[in-house]
Amino acid sequence: MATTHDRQLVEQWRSIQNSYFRTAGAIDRALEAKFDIGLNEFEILDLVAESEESACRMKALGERTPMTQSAVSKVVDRLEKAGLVSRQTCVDDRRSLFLELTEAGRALHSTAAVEHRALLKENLG
Amino acid sequence: MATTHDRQLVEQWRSIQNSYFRTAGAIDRALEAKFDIGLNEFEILDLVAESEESACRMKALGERTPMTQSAVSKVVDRLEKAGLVSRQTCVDDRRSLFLELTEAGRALHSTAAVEHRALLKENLG
DNA sequence: TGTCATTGAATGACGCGTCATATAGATTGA
DNA sequence: TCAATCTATATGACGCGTCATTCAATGACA
Repeated sequence: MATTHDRQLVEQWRSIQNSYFRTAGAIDRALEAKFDIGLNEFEILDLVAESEESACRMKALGERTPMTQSAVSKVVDRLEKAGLVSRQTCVDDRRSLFLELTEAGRALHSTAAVEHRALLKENLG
Repeated sequence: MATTHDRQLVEQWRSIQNSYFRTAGAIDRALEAKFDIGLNEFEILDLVAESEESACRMKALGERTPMTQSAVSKVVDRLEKAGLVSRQTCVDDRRSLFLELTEAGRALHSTAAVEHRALLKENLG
């Protein structure tokens, strides 16, 4: 039976979806237009920028994002191809990699982050 | 400069993302497993079920969902192929279509909706 | 009525995320 | 030390959503 509580749940969910898509879409389009980088790429860049100094990042990245391990790997591929990030082999465990921002990556991140925060502020209230 | 307000915004955004993906993922997997239908398919089905009686739906659907017009069209393709929905031509405006649940569609919707609401409740609190 | 712009929907090319797998390196324990 | 197992990442096939475009029907206006 369709209770009014059900209706409320559905409405709440739709409103979450709408604001999620509105916000993600706005940020994605803005970053794409101004920096030629997608939202997921920026978010990985952001995580890497945040964690300068801790090691063997690919693994850690996977734990800090809802993306799949394989998605992270492909995002990093693109970032690397764009020259924003570089994979460094990790001496203690040669299966692992850790990531570094290149100069270009650091530069792009710092200006893109301003835009990103501004759009979050605008969209999240 | 990275203010602490910025940090809060970013944290808030990540938490929204996480709960969005957690919830959407859980529902999607459950519907897929039990009813062989994805979340977007269910949501269109749900919208159609809701609006029995109003006409020329394709258009209206696009306004009630963050999906693209073309995404809606493809979701409806799949629903139609699965025999859950049928496209009816609209006499007043022959460019438009409106949608109807088939018997199978109505049946599936009513049991899947129970599951859907339960998962929303569980995930949204 | 004939043209031109607009609208509802479908389609194809394309990019991205996911799942299942592959590969190489690490770990355990006999 | 050698299997067996596990762990970190990469890769390929695949499905889906998006964008740009197309097509048909409509509307507007001379």
